[in-house]
Amino acid sequence: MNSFEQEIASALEATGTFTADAALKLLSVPPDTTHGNFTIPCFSLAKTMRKAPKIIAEELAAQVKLPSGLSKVEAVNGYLNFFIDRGFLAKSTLDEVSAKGLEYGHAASNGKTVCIDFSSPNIGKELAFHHLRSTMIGNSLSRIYKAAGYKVERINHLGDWGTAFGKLIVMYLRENRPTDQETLDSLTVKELNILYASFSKISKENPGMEDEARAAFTKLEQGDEFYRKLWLAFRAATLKELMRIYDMMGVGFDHYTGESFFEDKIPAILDELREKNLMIKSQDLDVVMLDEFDLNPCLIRKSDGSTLYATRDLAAACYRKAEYNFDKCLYVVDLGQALHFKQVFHVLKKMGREWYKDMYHIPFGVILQMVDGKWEKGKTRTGTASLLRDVIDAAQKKILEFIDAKNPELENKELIAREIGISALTFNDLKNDRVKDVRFDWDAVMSFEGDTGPYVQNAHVRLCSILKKAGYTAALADVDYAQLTDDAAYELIKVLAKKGGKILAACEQDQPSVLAQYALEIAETAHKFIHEDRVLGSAEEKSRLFLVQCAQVVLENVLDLLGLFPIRQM
RNA sequence: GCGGAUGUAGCCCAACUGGAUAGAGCGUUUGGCUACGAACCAAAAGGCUCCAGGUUCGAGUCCUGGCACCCGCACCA
Repeated sequence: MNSFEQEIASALEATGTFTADAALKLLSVPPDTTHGNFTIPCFSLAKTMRKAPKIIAEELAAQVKLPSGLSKVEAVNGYLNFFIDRGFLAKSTLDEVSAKGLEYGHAASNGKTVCIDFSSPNIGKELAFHHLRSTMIGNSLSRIYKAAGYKVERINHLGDWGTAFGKLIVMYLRENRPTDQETLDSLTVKELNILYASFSKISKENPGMEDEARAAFTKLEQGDEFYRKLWLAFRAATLKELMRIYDMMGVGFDHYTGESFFEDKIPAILDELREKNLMIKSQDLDVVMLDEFDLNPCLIRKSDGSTLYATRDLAAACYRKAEYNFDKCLYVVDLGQALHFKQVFHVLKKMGREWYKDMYHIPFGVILQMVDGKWEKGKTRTGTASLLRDVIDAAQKKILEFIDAKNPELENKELIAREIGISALTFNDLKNDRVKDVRFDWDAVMSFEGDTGPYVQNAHVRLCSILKKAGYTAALADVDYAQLTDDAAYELIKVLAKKGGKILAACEQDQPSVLAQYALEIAETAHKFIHEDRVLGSAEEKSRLFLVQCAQVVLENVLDLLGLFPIRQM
């Protein structure tokens, strides 16, 4: 598609009206197919040329020499519209899809590295539904960046360090639980989550417990062996369940470097801050002032000397730069933490790390839950958040009912039901602008009709089904492109041709929703094509079958980039 | 109070980054399976794009000021 734009631009340059660059800047895609494939609005030229836009467009239409592959140019109400020749588009697109396969539309390696920090849940708590957002947005972004030519480091910055562990330790000991290794090995996250919740509850009436927890964490941080044994057990128990769910969702990481990993890398950061006179005492704790950026101070150390969130993020950022030499470092974390990241990035700036400008917070809206008639941010602590595994189980169960009603003979139906369910939840999270808040409501989440994951997967399944039924593979040489110029085929081909541009746009904007909306476009045009153009047994069978093959490959890869399961049967 | 995000059809959202008649889905009404998968396709109804100004050939999109809702703001992460 890019080359069409280039060619139109140079053809326009040849008319002497403007430069190719200026033409490219004006060139856009009209909203309606009847206005062609590309358009130049001539309104902005009116002033300098001292002519009506309508006349300019008409003169250009008469002067411009049509590049090959374009069938028509026309002037309408001040717009100069270009039409691509349908057969030419079919040939150029399908040739390339068949040559590149699943990687059609991917960019060549750009030699750059991107670190993506995502999911990063807290140890000791069960995954709540809202963790799906960071996990699936990050998972999709890491696939998209790879397709856009980057080397990707997927990092799970586990919340495995901090006062929360002081709380768990205090609560565990308060309940007099056995601390022999065997008991510790058999701990589950569920128990830890309950422990955590009861701490919140009990500490409300016993204010001293918060201090106790802080003291316990300080002791842990200072290397107390018994506390460390407990901490390790809590961590292992959570990680086990975490891995089970990631595995189920098809999500993987290159590094599980949690906060505790940076424990021994913090002193160097503190030394540097002190050396550069950036750290001062304020209200009995160590902070870096950020007045010059209109930001609140960044808290580095508590009054008892133990570290905070920001401290560990500073150490992590420096470690990542040294270890991976990233060109970009992304943090897929909810919008509520925008201030925190601004603070951390600006401290890096003050430390003289020029690469602070390569750090990006990729925010997303929070999941709101109805609590006492009001929408609020759900909290694992107070138990108002729904658990991820409960939501997945419910989705799987509901999909299984669909399958039992429509295709009861399906093999592996439990697994497929789960894959459809997880994909549906994922798609629901990815299809809209990241930054919008999501109001969690069981009926909405469990609705699988219309613009949903199952709709997109169903399109893929139908394409696969035709391929299977055909029993052979159509060859490029058998295709008569003139047989693919009817509206349904043309619209589908036009959509397939957009893949590369969509991947780049999704990458530039850090927006998986660009690809999710694109997946809907593919599914819609594919459903329509299948519906209107009979493939098997038709006079155009081989040409149409080839188009089905191409559409299937494109859709499969787009599903994969979104982190959805590209299932072949449902 | 200060800062950030959002506001588009009854509901949930798009709108290719300033372009042509603002588009889908859900819900409502209606038509289409002896059919390559109907988890589909097609049609109808539904709009002062929160309000008030401004910028220009042109604004849902940019600027200013309000309003509503959500989220942050010193020892949680």
